[in-house]
Amino acid sequence: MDQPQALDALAALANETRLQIVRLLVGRGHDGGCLRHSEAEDAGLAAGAIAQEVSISASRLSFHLNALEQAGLVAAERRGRQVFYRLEHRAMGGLIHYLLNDCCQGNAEVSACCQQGGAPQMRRA
Amino acid sequence: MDQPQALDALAALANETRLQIVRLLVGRGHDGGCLRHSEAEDAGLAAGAIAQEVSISASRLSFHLNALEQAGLVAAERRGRQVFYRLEHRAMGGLIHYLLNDCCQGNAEVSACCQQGGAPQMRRA
DNA sequence: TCAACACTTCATGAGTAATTGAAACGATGG
DNA sequence: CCATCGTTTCAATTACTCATGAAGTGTTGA
Repeated sequence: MDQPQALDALAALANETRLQIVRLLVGRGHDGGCLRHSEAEDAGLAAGAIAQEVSISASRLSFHLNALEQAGLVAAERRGRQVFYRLEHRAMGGLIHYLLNDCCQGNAEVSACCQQGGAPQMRRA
Repeated sequence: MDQPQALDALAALANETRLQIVRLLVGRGHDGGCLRHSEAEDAGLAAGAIAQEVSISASRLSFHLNALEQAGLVAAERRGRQVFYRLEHRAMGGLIHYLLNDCCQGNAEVSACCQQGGAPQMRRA
């Protein structure tokens, strides 16, 4: 992952609705991995189902899904009259890898906090 | 780290200039760790020095540093007539931890890509 | 082919972020 | 105490993002 892609992904994730969508899609669909169990469970989630879960209008959802897709974080696939969205797990992992190894240059302190849950006494904004 | 904090941090990082500042500050100052070598090297970077490195005006830099500070990603300390900024390594680590474990619920696929560098054949935006 | 369905795109308006230059603030040295 | 340097704050402009509802696109079944 390069910097422009990472910036897109960060901007896409810096939004409550889109973060909620990512949460919904994690574990609800793989992109060709060997962990596939059943077609239905691995297909991702239809746009309508997502809209219901996050309680937003169809057009608003489409806007946010488009932002996530532009950033490469989700992929869309049409099945009949529905469009299924699934998380691009590799892109998420790639972003985290980028933050950790490119931006933070593999800094040991960051890695340690990343594994242990971050700052114990972090102040609120 | 909770969601509002993570959203602030993501928004702060979703900017080329601020990402560049983070890069500059990584490894240039610890916040009380045991890895301290010398005062001068661990003090962080003065605002003027950062402005020179990233080639932006003083006021613009102040704006961006403020955004990073609000997000808890950097900390400021005045020394004489200069203000030194250093990265909050724990906040960076905490953000990455949040992405990995809260958003992605510790998903194995994401973790694997995160350690190995992400998508091998990721398409460009 | 026509109506219904699922979703996307478009047009519009409101809110928020980024940039710029000027002015203000705080610390230092003469 | 005054001039100066380093940095921050302010005001104004521009650009972008978000939200809303209406219109449009593609798919299915009668």
